[in-house]
Amino acid sequence: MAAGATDEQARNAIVEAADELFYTRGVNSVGMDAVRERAGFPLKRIYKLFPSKEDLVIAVLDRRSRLWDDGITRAAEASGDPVERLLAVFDFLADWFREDDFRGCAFINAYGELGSGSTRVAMAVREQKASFQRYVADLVGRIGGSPGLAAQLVLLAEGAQTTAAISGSPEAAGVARAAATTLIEADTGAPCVAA
Amino acid sequence: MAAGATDEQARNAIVEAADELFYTRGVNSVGMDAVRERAGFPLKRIYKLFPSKEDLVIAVLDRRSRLWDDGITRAAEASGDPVERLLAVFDFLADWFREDDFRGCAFINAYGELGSGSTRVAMAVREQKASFQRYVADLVGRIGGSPGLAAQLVLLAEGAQTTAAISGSPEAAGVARAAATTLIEADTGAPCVAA
DNA sequence: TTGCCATGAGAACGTTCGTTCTCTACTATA
DNA sequence: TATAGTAGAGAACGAACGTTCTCATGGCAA
Repeated sequence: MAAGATDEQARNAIVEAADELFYTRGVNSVGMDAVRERAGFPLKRIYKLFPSKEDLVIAVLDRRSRLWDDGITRAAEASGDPVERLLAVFDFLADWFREDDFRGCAFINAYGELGSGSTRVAMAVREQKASFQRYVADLVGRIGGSPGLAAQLVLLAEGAQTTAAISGSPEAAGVARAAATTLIEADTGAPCVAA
Repeated sequence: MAAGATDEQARNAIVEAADELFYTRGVNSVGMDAVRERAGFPLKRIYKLFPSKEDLVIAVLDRRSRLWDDGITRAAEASGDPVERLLAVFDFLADWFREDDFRGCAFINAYGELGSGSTRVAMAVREQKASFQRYVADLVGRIGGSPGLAAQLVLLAEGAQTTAAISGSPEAAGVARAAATTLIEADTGAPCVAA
């Protein structure tokens, strides 16, 4: 993998390796040497592509952002019904929570660990959360819901992530989905499709 | 403060100093020397009372747990109406979010940063969250709500904490309270008292 | 007073970290 | 073939960490 790899290949491999390590053990607990070992590229190459550890963290968060957007978009596209598309967010969470290495929202974790010391990390996390809020607000708008409903659904999704992480159980996704159904019905006045 | 203080006084001062530092900058970013400087006790004294940094972190979390329980109980006692007592959780959050140094839930932050490397920290965080769930479930039981409602309200509270921390705005508390009102009405069938 | 244990202030230890440097090997152009 | 530039492997650096040790000071029992 290491020898003869293009810069783009090396970039991807390094970011993916760092992501796995950072997400599993926390950023501060992972040395650059561990990243080097897992990625299979020498430190020199890593530092040429990412001048500092902070740059690598930002790249990891950017990758997570894209994966999140892709995953949630794909889950939404599975259904044609607008309300189901909105609720698909919680089905996506349910699948995620069941993964063996699920350890909560990487952005929330990064913010708690590094947000106070790194403006760039704080901004990246804020932007990801704002992007998710815009996504939900858009879906809510399509079903004629109020802006307040979108904010409420976002809280449920965020709470489900931390609760699932700490409790170690995926059931928070179902709880959030049920609450979302109630809130949507109350806001739009129309009963949701029977599951 | 340092000279001639009893062990209990020293304990409290050290835990309080560590709490402020850990909460503001993250645990790993704060050296024991910073705790010593802020608390005003020599390292020797600190290490006699807390044999390791992990012990100090646990003590900080225990203190936070007590403060949380006290604060939320006091907020609930301000009203006699059972539903208002339940909603008081979100008023308590609103006050907290408006504090200058609010930086999210210390337990969630600690779990993200240390949970994977310290079983004791992970257990302390889990216990605090379980305790909060029992508290909410108890209040929900008093108004004749279903157990599922309690779980839903907890998600709102958790989501509000992370959202308020990351967005830097306290408005998540109001959003969560509004959602909670809707969920309570839907679950119990009785309209909440007009605010 | 004399000896003794606890205390305070801070130096010191060993480790780990992020980052840089050294040295060898190779590839590619003339 | 000769040579310049780059890549790889890993040592090395300075700083910071958690933790322990040194040593001077001071109260207290005999």
